[in-house]
Amino acid sequence: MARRVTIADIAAAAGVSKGAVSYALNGRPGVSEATRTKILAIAAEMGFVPNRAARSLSVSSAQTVGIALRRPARTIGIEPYFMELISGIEATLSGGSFGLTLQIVGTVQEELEVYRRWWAERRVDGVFLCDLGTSDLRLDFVADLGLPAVAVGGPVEGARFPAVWHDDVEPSRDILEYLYTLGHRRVARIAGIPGLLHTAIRDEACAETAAGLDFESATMVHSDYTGEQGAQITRRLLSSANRPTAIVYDNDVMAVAGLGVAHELGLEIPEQLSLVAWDDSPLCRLTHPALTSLTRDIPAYGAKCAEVLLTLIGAAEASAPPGPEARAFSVQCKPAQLSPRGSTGPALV
Amino acid sequence: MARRVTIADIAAAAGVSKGAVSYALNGRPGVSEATRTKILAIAAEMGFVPNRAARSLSVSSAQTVGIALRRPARTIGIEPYFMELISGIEATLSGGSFGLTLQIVGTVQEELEVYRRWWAERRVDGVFLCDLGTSDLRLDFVADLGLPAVAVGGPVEGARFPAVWHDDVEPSRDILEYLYTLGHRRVARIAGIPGLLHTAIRDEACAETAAGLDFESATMVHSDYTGEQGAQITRRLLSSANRPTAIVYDNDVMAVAGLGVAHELGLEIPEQLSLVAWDDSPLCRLTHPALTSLTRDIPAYGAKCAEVLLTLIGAAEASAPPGPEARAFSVQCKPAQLSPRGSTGPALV
DNA sequence: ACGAGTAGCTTAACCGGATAAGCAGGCCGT
DNA sequence: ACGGCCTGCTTATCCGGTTAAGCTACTCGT
Repeated sequence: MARRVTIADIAAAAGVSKGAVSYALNGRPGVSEATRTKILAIAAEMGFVPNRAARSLSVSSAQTVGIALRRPARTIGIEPYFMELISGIEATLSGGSFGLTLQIVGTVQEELEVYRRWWAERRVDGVFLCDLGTSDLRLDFVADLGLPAVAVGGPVEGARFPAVWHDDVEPSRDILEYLYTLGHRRVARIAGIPGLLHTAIRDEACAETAAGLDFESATMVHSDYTGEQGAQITRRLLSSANRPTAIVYDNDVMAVAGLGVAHELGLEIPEQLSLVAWDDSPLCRLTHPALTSLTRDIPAYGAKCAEVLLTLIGAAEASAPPGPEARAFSVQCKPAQLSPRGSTGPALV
Repeated sequence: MARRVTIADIAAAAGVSKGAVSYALNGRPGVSEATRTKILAIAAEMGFVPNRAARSLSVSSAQTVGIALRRPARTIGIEPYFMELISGIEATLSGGSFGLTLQIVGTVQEELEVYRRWWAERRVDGVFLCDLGTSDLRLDFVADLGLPAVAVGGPVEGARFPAVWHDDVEPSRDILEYLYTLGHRRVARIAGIPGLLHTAIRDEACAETAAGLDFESATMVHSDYTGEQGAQITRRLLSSANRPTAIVYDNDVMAVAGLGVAHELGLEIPEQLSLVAWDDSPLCRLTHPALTSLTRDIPAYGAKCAEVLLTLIGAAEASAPPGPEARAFSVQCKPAQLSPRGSTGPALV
């Protein structure tokens, strides 16, 4: 079993004091170039890696960011979204030697508890807030703690920290106009969880766009994002008297489930029914026909979120409180692009 | 912005020394019941949460475990497996106030580097080793460091730490016998990555079983687990002269892709082709027909892994090195159960 | 009544870094 | 030649916990 090297070991080997070693390793003035070089060489040779706890204790920073995911254990795996987001976050963090701490929680209360604990323990320097709600307890809670945070989604009105978000209004229009152009007059959308911010934004944008086009019917049904509900609602919609000729799903999982139901009912896709998935993922290309999707680059999105959080943490360390300039950090990403694939086609009236 | 409470604050409020507070909070002897109660009350009232770095520094334990995932950023999301595993791990950890640190790496070398860094930094008390290979560098590496670890998979010969694993031999037999009984005589298996331990185990078990039944042909093709390859290989298999009447996929993602290809080729499922997915996930129930799968409870599996790792860490703290008794910790979980669904049926020769 | 033992606390050292303050010695100007 | 001022290093303190060792006052046995 290998032994851990401390700066005291290096100091002894180099014949200098601990302080000198610290100055040398951190690139601070206080040691000559000759000594610095020697110390760095010895440190490298001995394979020195600083003890996190010791450094954290000194500098009051954990070099870690946290993410709490609030989804039931059994369903969290199915949505590729989070893993892609996390892998994007990781890509940025690794560069900056930051670590990522993950926690899965069941309720908002639990989530708030986690943030309080992380903050009190100084376990993380900042957090990502996912699944923003239309009125989200967490925003003020985290801001009151003084815990740097980035809202993964938005826009967030008067937030006390930055948001990284996509415009969902334009894609909402795009998709409905696309379907209208294809001749669809009866459309339905199986929306996400009602309390979520982006669901609300899409709801409104879709309603508005639909009002501007003369659809015969433009239904909207809320769901919980699971495949089961996606399938169930699809089945109901397709059994109704004037069934829609096109269905838009708020995530890829429900769209895949919807496609399954269409197959089950013997419907030809896209001849008898067009399907669109919000949130493209490799999943959408596995099916036949492949699903027309609204494509976003989730890993890139995660990377951007991490970048903003790191900047914010850097700022928080430098100056005092994250002032109102934090909002200036907010980043609006490229809206989702429509990727037409085999699941959409002209409406055959 | 709230202020963080330290034991010094509590000591001042209670009119005792830091030491007394520490004894009281940790349930150690050295303070009277009256004082202890008083200190606990004050700590609770002030909302005391110990600083992680300080505690870690003192007790040389991070109260954190780590998991490094080695998959390309873009494809990691698609497999529900990891998220389910993680959520299971979390379920156990939260109970023990342990944290989980996640890192996504690209290569084995990077992964080893991560373990070395985690160990040197004392960032984690133990790690989970996923995706075991047939001859895995990481086993000795991590054991040499003296970093407690649990092999997520197995069995592992002469490993210096426990493994949590499922038998894959029995399910291999189950599935081939099931297909044989259904009348299938030409079967194919799209296996996982060749270097992986469980791929090798399944390969051998399937070959052996197939040899015992008089299949006309029992093909095996290795893949990289992605939907693309699953689709591509399926397409090739189905275009061959004597195409198989049943295909077994080593994961759910490829099975879904395979189903897509079958639809694309206009094959009736299960009349003209039976499909089986290894590793059940909600994904398998989204399609039509639903995929016959080999079901394992992945969250429970993750929970078990975490439990074993925590035990191991506890043991490591108590005594010196994790001796040979570590192997006794190894846990064999219930083998995957065949869940017949719509994607398999009698072979119509 | 007196020493031993113990309960109950305080003090101080320690974990491994960062960093302010202190202190030699060399170089400078005048 | 001497005070002032860097340069380059050491010493000491701190971060916030844990914990061994020390001290005090009280109980108890003989």
